[in-house]
Amino acid sequence: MAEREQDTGLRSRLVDVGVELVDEEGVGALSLREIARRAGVSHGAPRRYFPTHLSLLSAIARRGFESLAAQAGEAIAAHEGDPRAQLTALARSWLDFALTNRGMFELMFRHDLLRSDHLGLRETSLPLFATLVDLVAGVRPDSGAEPRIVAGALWANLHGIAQLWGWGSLQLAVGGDDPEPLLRAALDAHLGPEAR
Amino acid sequence: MAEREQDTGLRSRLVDVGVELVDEEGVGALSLREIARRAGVSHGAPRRYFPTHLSLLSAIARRGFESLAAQAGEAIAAHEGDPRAQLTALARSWLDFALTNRGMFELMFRHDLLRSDHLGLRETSLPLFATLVDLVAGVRPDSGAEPRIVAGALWANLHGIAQLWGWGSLQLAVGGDDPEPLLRAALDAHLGPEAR
DNA sequence: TGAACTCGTAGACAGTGTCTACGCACTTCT
DNA sequence: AGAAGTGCGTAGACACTGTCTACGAGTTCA
Repeated sequence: MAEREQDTGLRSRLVDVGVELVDEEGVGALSLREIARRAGVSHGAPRRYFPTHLSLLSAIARRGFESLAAQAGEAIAAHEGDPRAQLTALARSWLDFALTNRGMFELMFRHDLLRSDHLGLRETSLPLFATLVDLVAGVRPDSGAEPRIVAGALWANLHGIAQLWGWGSLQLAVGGDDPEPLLRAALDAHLGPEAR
Repeated sequence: MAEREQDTGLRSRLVDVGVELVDEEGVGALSLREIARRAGVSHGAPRRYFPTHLSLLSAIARRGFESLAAQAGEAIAAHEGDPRAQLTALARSWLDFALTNRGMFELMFRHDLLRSDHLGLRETSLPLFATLVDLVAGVRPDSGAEPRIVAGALWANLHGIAQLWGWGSLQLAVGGDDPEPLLRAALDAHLGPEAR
């Protein structure tokens, strides 16, 4: 035994299992006991590392925020020097993440299931918003509107599109099966029509 | 007995209790047994009217959509003839509803807790969106953008602001304790700056 | 009067999160 | 080397959940 690929202890294995499980079976399947079962331990074992169910779920959600931040970071880096393209890429990456990892995305914003004071939750999401503000400020240096406000509204718009589209509410109302037009509409609305 | 103000049967009493409960104690308190307890019946009684927990929650959420639709309807009626003002009033009313009835608003969009085929859920929300599309079309009759797209993006924006603000995520990032600037930013962005 | 039906009761069942007592295996002293 | 301590997982209990079933009191109908 001990021949596992990465036996860095039960703690991270529990989180691994949760990350797998949430996209396979949805948030509802993330019971403490099911996670323990899949990790091959008894239902009391997780308690050694996570005092409560919420803290385990928070650790799982943290992985999601890390993935999202990484993915968004790549998207931004790929368009260095062009804030508008960076914002577009960031937005697309966000929406893509939400639609690809549905279970995880739902968990990440089910704040009744998360401990907001959990290490890394705010730490991972706040920098993301900070870069959003910077990018917005870079795109509209002249406009009188406060970048924080514009960025906040844009963020909310992205989040809303991701959420509503994920539920199927928007495609029923808007028609079609591609959220891209919505995305472009949101970007154009908040940042002004695409230059050129 | 039978001297209640409106003893229209257990069915509606259960929904009444749920409506009270969800804003008092939150979505998490809406257990079947707790609702039955507060209604003064045994835990098996609701089953006579609601075959499953989800169907009871859906009936409760339906009340929320009805309230929201009514509230939005009043807001629109108050500005007859001025689509831009109507849209502003509709948006404000939506956000106001979300922040005043937090528990209910959360329930209404916790689609994992609702049966989307439940009578009245789509029936109550789709017309709301239809009026939104009409109003948007009225405000931007010239623009090349499809009203449905603009309306969808605006809807998502409203929803995102309501949700994120309700969690406290946005005020931390944007600063201040008034969501009004965000609302105005969203409206101006999607509908163009206020006329005049 | 008697049968049928409506509608709520009460118990069982499997599942959940949390808490506690226990024990195995390993380290770490002396 | 032997003993004490400790890290870590097991296992059972508890109260709670949603669902299912059998039952019965009260009313209505024939």
